[in-house]
Amino acid sequence: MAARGGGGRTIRVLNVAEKPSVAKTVSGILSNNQGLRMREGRSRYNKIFEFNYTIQGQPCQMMFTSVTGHLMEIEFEGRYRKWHSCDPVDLFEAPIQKHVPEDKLDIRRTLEEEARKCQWLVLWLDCDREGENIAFEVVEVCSSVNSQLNIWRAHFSSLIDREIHQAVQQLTRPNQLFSDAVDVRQEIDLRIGASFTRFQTMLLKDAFVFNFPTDGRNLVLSYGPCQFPTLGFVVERYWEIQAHEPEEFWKIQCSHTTDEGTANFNWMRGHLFDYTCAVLLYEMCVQEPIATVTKVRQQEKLKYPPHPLNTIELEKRASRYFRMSSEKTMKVAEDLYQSGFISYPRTETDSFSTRTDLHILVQEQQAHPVWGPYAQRLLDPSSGLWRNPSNGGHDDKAHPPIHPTKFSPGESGWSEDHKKLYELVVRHYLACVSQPAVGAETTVEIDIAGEMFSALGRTIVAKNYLEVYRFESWGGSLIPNYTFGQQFTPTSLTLDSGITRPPPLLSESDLLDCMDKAGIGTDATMHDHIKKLTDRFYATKEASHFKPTNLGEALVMGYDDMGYELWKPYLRSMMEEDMKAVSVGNKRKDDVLATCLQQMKACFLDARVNKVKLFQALEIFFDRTNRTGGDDQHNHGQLVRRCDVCHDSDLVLRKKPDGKFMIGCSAYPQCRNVIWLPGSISEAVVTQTVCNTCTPGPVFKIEFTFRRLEIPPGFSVHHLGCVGGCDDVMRQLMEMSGSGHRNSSTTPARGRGVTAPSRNNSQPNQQQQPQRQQQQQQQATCSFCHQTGHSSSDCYSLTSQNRSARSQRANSNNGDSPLPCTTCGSPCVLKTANTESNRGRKFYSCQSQGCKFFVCWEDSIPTTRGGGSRSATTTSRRGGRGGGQDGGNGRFVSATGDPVSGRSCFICGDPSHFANACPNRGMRN
DNA sequence: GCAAGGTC
Repeated sequence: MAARGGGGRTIRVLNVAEKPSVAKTVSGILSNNQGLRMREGRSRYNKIFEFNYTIQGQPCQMMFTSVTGHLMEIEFEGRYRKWHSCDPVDLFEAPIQKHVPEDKLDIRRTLEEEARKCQWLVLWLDCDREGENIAFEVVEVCSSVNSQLNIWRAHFSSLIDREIHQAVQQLTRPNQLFSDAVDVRQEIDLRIGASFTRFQTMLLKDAFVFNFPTDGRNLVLSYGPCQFPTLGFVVERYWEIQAHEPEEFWKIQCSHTTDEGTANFNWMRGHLFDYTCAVLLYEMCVQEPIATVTKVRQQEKLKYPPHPLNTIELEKRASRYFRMSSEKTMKVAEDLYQSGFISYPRTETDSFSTRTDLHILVQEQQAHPVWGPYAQRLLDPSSGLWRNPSNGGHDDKAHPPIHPTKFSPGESGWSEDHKKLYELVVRHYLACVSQPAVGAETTVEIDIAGEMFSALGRTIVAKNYLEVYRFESWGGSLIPNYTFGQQFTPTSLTLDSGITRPPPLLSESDLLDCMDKAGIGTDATMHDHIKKLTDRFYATKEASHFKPTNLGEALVMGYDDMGYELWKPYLRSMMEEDMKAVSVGNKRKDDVLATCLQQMKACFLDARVNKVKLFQALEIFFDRTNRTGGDDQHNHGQLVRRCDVCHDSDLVLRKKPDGKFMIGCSAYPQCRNVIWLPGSISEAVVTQTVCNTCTPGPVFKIEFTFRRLEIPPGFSVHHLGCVGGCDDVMRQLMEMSGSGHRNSSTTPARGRGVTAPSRNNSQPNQQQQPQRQQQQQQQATCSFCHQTGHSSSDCYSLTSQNRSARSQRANSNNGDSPLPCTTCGSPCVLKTANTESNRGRKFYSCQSQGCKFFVCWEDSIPTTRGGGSRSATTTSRRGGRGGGQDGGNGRFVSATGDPVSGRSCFICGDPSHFANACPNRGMRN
C-alpha cells in the first residue's frame, strides 16, 4: 500500500464484502470482537458492522457491509428487449447497459448512504475474476455519490485471523484487467445466448407439434454457451450407444478350489474375438490341463483416502452414494452452510491451508454416537491413525475445502437429505486426516499348455480410513497358498462367451466430470446447467442417468448437420483462453469482444441460411404444424418441371431470404427433393422455353444472370439454362460452387451432403486460386467468417471436420440384405465389421431405431458356411499356432492344414451345438 | 420468453 489516509485524524472507511457472512467474520476478526457494533442497512440481509481499527498507523472508523454477489446486470437497451422488436442478428450490436436490478436497489442505497460519509473504500470481494468485477460494480455505485473516495482492495484467501490482519495492512488497487475479462464474458454470453435463443425459438416453436408440459409458460428453445455443450455431452454419449455394434468374444476361465479357498484365474490374453482361435487355445488347455505356478508375488498395497472435498466432488459423491441430484445437493449444502454446520459449499479448493487447525474440527465430532469413537482414536497419538490431509492441487484462493464447522448429532428440523449430506461432509473430513488402508496382495500366475492365467488375493491388514468412510470399500478375497513350480489340476476350465456392450448413459457424476474437464460452468453453476437441460425438455433423467429427448437430440443434430460445433465445449474453452489473456493484459478487451462477436455473428447468419437443417432434424422426430414458424422459403415459386422424385408435385424455382436461389419440390416437407443453385446467380426467371433434350418433360429453361466477379472468365453473365441435366454450363458452375441436386426425400439429413453452405458458393476460379491462397496465408484470413487475424481452426464458430459420431452412424448403414431381426422382427441389413479382429467380416444387424440388435455373423449362417468370408488360413493372435475354417467342408484346421476338430461339439461330439453351448463344457474333477 | 455469473 503506497498511500496513507488523512494523517493522525481518524478517517471513516467503508468496507464491502461479497456476502454478508464474510462481512460479519472479517469484522469479528479485525475488531477481535471488542467494541463491535451492528446496525441495520437498507437491505435486511446486508447488515453494517462498526468498529475501530488502525491501518498502518492510521486510526480508522470501520464500517463493514456487504453485497450479495453481483450488484449489477447487463441488459439490452429497452427497444431491443421485446422478442419481436428487432431481428435477432441485431443483438450482436444492440446497445447494452449495466444496471442495478430491482432486487438489489436496497443494497445500492446502503452503499450510497455509507459512501457519502467515508474517505476510503476497501473492497473485500472474493479474490477471483468475478470478485474483481463485483468490486468495480461497488466502486461505480460508491463513486457516483463520492468522487473523492480513496479506493483499496484487500486480498485474502481464507477467513483466518492472521491472513485478514495481513490483508488490511497490505491493501492494493483493484485490478481493472481482471474485471475487464468478466465484462467480456458477460457481453458475449448475453449476445450469443439471446440471439440464438430467439432465433431457434421463433423459428421452430410454432412449426412443430411439441407436447411438453410447460405449465402454461411459453416454450423456449434456449441456447447458451454452457447449457448447449452440456447437452452435447449427453447427446454424444447417446449416439455412441446407438452406434455400438455388439461383438461376441471368447475367454478361457480357470478356477482352483482347495480347503484354503478358491482362486479364480483370469486368462492373461483377456478375451479374443475370433472364436476359432479361442477354441483352438482352449482345446490345447483341455488336452493338457496341468497348471504350473510360474510366479507368486506378495506385496503391501495402500488405498489412500480422498482429497479434501470441493464442490464438484461433493456433488459427484452425493450423486454416487445417495443418488442425490447436484441441484438438490447444493440446496441442502447451502442450508447446512447457512445454519453454520458446514463451511462454504462453493469452492474449488481441495487442499487445506497449513494454518488451518485440523484437530479442533475432529475434537468436536468426538461426541457423535456413531463416528465419535473413531474421532477419539484419531486424536489419540498412540493409535497412529492421524495423517495430514493430501493436497488435491486446486486452490481458488477464496475458500477452504468443504468441512464440518459445527458438531451436530442431527437436528430435529433436518430432512434425510440434510442428515446424509452432513454425514458425508463429516466422514469425508475424518477420512482425509486418516491413514490409508493397508492390504496384503498376492498375485499368482500359472501356465496351462502355454497359456498364462493370473489370480489375485487380498487380505486387508488395516482398514484405517475405511472404518469411517463407509461409502468406499476395498474387496478382499482369500486364495489358497501357492509355491513356485507347484503343479495342480484346475477345478474348472471353461470357454466362456461374452458380448461387447455399449457404454452406459451419462450419470450425473459423469456429466459433472465432463463439464469439469472441459471447463464448462463454474463449481457454483454446473448444477444449474444440468438442471436447465431438463427444464428446457432437452434431456430426461432416469435412474440417475441422462438421456437426450427428441428435442435435445434434434437440435444438436441440426447444428451438427450444418457443420457447427456450437454444441461442443470448444467455443467455451476458446472464450476462457481469451478471458485469461485479457486478465493478464495479453489481449485487449475491445479486440477480444470485436473478434468473438464478429465470428459468432458470421456463424449466426450462416446458421440462418442453413436453417433447413434444423427443420430436417426436427422433422425426424416431430410432426409439422400448419404454421411455418417464420420459414417461408418453401411457400411460393415458379414451375420448372414435375418432381422427378415424388412424381406428385412440381419442382419450383424460389429465391431465399438471403437472396440466393434454389429449386425445390412444392410438396416439401413430404418430399425434400432439392437442387441448390450456384451462389453467383444474381437473378433467375423461369421462361416458357421447354428443353428439347431432358425427359420427362416439360422442363422449362431458366434465364440466369450471374455476378461477373463470381464466375470464371469465359462464362457469360447471361445464360438461358436447363437444370434437367443436359446443360454443361450449368453443370460446371454447379460443380465449382459445390451445389447441385439432392434427393433427401428418403434419407434423413446427416452431414453436409451436396448442400454447400453459402460461404462456399462464391469460390474463385481455377486461375485465381493460387493467388488467393497465398493472400489468405499472408493475411491469416479465416476461411469461415472471412475475418483476418485468425485461421478457421481458431474461429469461434468452428466448423465440424471431425464428426466421429455421425460418421459412425453413417458407416453403420452400409448393408443391403434383408433378414428379420431375431429380437424385434424388423428387417436387418448386412454390414461390414470394422474391428481389428473382424475387419471386413459381414454381419446382420437390426435397423429398427431403438433395437439395433446384433443378429449374427453372415458366415455363421448354416447355408452360407461353406463359402464363409473367412479364409482357411485365418491366423490366430498367437503366431505359429494359427488355425481356422477350411473353405469347403466346415471343419476346423490348424495352420498346417491338419484337421483338429469337426464342426460338431468337440467336447461331447454332438453336432447340434458347439463347445461353447455344451452342457458338459468345463472340466470337473 | 433469452446467457452465465455471483449469492439470499
